[in-house]
Amino acid sequence: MALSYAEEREANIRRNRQVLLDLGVQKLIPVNEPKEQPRVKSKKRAVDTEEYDEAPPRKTVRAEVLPDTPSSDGRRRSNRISNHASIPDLRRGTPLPLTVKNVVSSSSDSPSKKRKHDPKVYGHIPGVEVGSWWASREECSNDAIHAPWVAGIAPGKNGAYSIALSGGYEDDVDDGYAFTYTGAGGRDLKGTKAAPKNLRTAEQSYDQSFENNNNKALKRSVETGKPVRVIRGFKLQSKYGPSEGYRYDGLYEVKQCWMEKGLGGYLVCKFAFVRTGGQPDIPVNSNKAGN
DNA sequence: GGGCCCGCAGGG
DNA sequence: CCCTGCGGGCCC
Repeated sequence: MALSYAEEREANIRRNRQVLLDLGVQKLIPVNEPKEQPRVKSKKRAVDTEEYDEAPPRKTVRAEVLPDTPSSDGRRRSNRISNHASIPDLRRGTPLPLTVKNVVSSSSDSPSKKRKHDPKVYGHIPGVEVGSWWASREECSNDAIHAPWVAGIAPGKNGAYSIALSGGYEDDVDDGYAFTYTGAGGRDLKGTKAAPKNLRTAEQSYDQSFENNNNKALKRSVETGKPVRVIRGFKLQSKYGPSEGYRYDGLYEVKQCWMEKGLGGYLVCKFAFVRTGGQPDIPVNSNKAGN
């Protein structure tokens, strides 16, 4: 007899969680997980500032005022240090000013060079702290954390530079310090001949493969051990998913890759990520739950 | 809510 | 050029 979608999903989740357990990372569960700073979701009533608990609204938490030059003593000034009184805990992200679009466009009007940093590097981006938060993928791309506006994987020759967790696959599991991730491809973005479309995402309609450049890059990450920047998005159904926007959760390593039958019945490429040590704990969103 | 464009970054 | 891709917004 055929399994229902829910049964199939539960089975996949169990299988994916077992992969994480087999990696032996369950011992790394953080003891004290900070709670996500509540961010009020009223976009219509943008009038008052009273919606913010204590901190003044800020855009992203990057050190955008910093020139690229390190200070003479070789250390980089962080805006946490330089602005200690007015900046909230950087690991928790900050509220979004509702005029954020305007802020962005007005802040850097040198169209020639949108980015201060190259996204095609492995590891952290200078000036971007773990826990930094953006309202959109576009802003995230501008800060070189994750370059693609849509794609979940930013591929490189020696592994992926970054990925986005946005809950695109309902059988992935997220334990914060470790998660499973589904590869790219297997989606028909052009529609049918009778009903042609021009989509950016779609349902699975054929098997994924490691021949796909994105999946190939993540497989390469397993081999090279290069760190991968990870952002979690608001669509992610996990207690580690932010309520809004996209949050930089730091560096992970891809420990394993394999193929399995995904929820649509098609083969998908899967990857097991484990967070590297010495990073701030990931905030927990008490309003969310998930796998 | 769903449907359907559409811009964009990046790879071939 | 072409194509892909866990966005975003608009319209209904």
